[in-house]
Amino acid sequence: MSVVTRFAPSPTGLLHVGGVRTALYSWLYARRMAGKFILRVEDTDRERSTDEAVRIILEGMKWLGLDHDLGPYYQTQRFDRYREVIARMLADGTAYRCYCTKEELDKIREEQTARKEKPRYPGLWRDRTDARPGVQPVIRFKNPLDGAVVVEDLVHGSVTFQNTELDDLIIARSDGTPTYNFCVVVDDMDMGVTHVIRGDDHLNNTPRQMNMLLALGSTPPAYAHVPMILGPDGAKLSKRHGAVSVLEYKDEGFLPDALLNYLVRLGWSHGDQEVFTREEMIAAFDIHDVNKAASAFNNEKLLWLNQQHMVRAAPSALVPHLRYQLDRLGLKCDDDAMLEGLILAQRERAKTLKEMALNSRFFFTDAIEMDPKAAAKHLGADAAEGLREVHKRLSALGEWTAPLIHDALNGLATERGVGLGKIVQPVRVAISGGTVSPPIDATLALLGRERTLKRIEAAIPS
RNA sequence: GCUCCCAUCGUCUAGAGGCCCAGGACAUAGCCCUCUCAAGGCUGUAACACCGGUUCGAAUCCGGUUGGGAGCGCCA
Repeated sequence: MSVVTRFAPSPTGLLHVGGVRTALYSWLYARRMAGKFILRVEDTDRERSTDEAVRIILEGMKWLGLDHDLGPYYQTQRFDRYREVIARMLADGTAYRCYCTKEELDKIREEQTARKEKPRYPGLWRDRTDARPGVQPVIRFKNPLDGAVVVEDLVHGSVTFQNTELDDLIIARSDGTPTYNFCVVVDDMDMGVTHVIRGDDHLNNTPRQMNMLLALGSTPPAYAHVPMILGPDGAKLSKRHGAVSVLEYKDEGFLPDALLNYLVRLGWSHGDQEVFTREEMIAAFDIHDVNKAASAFNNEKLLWLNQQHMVRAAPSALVPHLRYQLDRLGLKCDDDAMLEGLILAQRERAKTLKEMALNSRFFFTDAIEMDPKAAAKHLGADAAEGLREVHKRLSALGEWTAPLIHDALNGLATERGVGLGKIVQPVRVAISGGTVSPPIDATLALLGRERTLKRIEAAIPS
């Protein structure tokens, strides 16, 4: 049987890294097994679901390149089907109407809590067939009263739940709308999902869902409950940990492949390999190898991986990403070859494309910001003569290439018996405004003859 | 409170009874390289939560303790 997995987010908030990782695992497993990957939006809670959240999910998945084969499906568009299944369950006695009011249920819960019991619905209407005028009933699933459910979880192993611990959950609200646990069951059944890969906060829901599947005459899928991702401090991931939405990673200058690589290694490993291309991930991934323990998100390692991916990628592949960051800084560059050269020169000294763009501003604007400290140190009166000589020699260059520039500067340093730094630092400050840049020959070659000479001239102290 | 889950360096992990006085990676410290900053190379610091048991032998198996987490909604 061919594998079918799904990612089923609810559009009530942002697409955060925890969600992305379960999506990634589902996607990888489907790709690895040459199966299908479904995207399904669980929007039955109309109060909290928003179109904006749906948009963010779709855009995030697209940016990450986690493409789906089927969907996106929307649960709100399947209400007829849910109603049909509920009618069937009512007819065959696997579900029943419960006329308890919210107030009554609250009271029961309160009493149970006071008695230090687990709050559970006691099955008051389970065997009744009468109605209660003036109360719109909810529909509850008739959970088995005894026996046990064993979840054969792909990451946790077998987990046993006693049916006595489970109560009759609501599958349709009094307004007739179906609830989450029920919709999931119907959808996974209808869509032929073979492997449910989701956060382990759902492990406790699984026995109920299996019972419903069984009651519907279906065979439960395989389950894999993957651990949560915690914030860097080990606490539950939240807004105060910084970037929570995947699209923020885009804006911060991360490569989608780097984020995915980081996330896949959180809870899974393949020997000592740290850096994976998308293809390598697909080839090596197996849901059975996923760890059981939660893991903390570590931004430093993500940064390191991002740089690894920048260094390993073809420069041309990074051009659109760099251009996106330059755009955000209001800088324009149509010259792809120039950008590729810049990427080659800068990729070892930036962890993100945003940082690369920031470090490269002086290539795109003549309004460079002069760092006063750098100027004071390297552009003092005693630098004038050296800069004039550099200007003269560079002007004389027949061709404007990095090797020739290097030879010219190196020759000058040798003649004068000084270190190359002595010659280079004033030039660096003159053309960039600061003391940090890629090697001076590459920098000047990229900057161009005209701009270089103009900036040196402008920087010569009088 | 009840049920379920989890537990190796600061962090991510390797480890499926002897190969482990515990390996790799990030971070961190030092050195090397060097026109700046990086990148890179080398070296170092650093962990099996605790207590019992099984065994000739346990990070690995079992039990308990402690600590963390999840669920217990007419939320998903």
